[in-house]
Amino acid sequence: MSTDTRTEIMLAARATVQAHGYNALSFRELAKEVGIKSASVHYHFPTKGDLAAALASQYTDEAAAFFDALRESTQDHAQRMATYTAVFRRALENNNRMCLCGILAAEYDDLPAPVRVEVDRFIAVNTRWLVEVLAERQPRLKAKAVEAQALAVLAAIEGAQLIARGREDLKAFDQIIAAYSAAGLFG
Amino acid sequence: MSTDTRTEIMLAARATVQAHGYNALSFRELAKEVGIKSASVHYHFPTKGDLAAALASQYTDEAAAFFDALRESTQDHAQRMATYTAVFRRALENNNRMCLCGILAAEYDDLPAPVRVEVDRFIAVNTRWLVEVLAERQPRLKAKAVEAQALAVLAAIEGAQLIARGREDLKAFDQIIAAYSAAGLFG
DNA sequence: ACCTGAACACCGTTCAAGT
DNA sequence: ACCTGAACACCGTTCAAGT
Repeated sequence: MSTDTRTEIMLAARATVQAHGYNALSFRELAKEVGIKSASVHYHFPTKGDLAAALASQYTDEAAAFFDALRESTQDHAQRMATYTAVFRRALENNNRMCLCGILAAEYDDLPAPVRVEVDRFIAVNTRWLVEVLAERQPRLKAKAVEAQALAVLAAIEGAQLIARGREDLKAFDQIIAAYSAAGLFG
Repeated sequence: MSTDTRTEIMLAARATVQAHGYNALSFRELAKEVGIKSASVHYHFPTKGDLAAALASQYTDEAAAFFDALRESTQDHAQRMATYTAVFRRALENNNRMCLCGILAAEYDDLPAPVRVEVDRFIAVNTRWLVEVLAERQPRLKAKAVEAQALAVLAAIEGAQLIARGREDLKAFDQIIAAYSAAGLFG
């Protein structure tokens, strides 16, 4: 049994946005990939904003589930952080793509409000997870400081992805992450 | 005497790209702002890629000149780094804009080759400056490690800008930069 | 319930034509 | 040297019409 049209649209759209961003997403191109007409895409997602919001929402849900499982699977701090950064590495491995919400953040001013809400939620989900993991490691640190460090870790990883994708190989990403780790940014 | 048309086009285009990115730049909108027709914009810049490449080239030249002057103006490492990060803060202060090459990096896969070249050059100019400044502070560090740290600093700052622009105030940027500094990322 | 063709106002780009 | 109108193939969106 083949996946339904709505799912096919979302899969194709997600790949495009992770590679080229929101503005580069075309309903006509998308329709061609899925084998329907662009007007039919609008039946499933009335506007481009609706589609992007659905993508970001799904993406954030998946990330939240994975991160929760990761926290349960091991207590080892270095292992947790290594797996966390590996998630962002995987996007680059997959045809030089970026974190969906990272690339959407770059277009923040162009995004319809519902998409912004989901991008904000992705950041919140990541920050919350990092706060818990970092606080466990550094129990003496003030809540404010942990919060700042968590946001800094996410920002640094997104930045590493941004800079690394313009390069030939994944080594740039690995080197940058190693530099963060060496500096002690990951707690 | 008023600035010439070419300069006016570049000024308007730069503001738009720093706020909305390459894909959101419209020759017709641009023409309206400058008071000419879109076909006339093509007279000055044959393609959108030509315009973006000119913008990025100018931007990188200005950055290179500023950074060179900064290195001459003070030997104090903390002062140098504070002024360096302040440059990226200023973009956010200016109507929530981003570093021109940072936002272009997010659209890297969509960029015409000549634009990519200029984005790469911006990264190279920044990395070179950071390598010199960081090496002066940490003379015992291996060249490879300094190179990685320099790229990490740039990536981290670009990431901070990316994350911070979705928030209400500049405090997020400042907090992230403070967290980098506290971790020792800036040497 | 799902899809379509046709229309609308947009877009970058080209080009012959104007001054 | 600099600008323009008109054309081309694109775009998101809407809507009446089909099954």
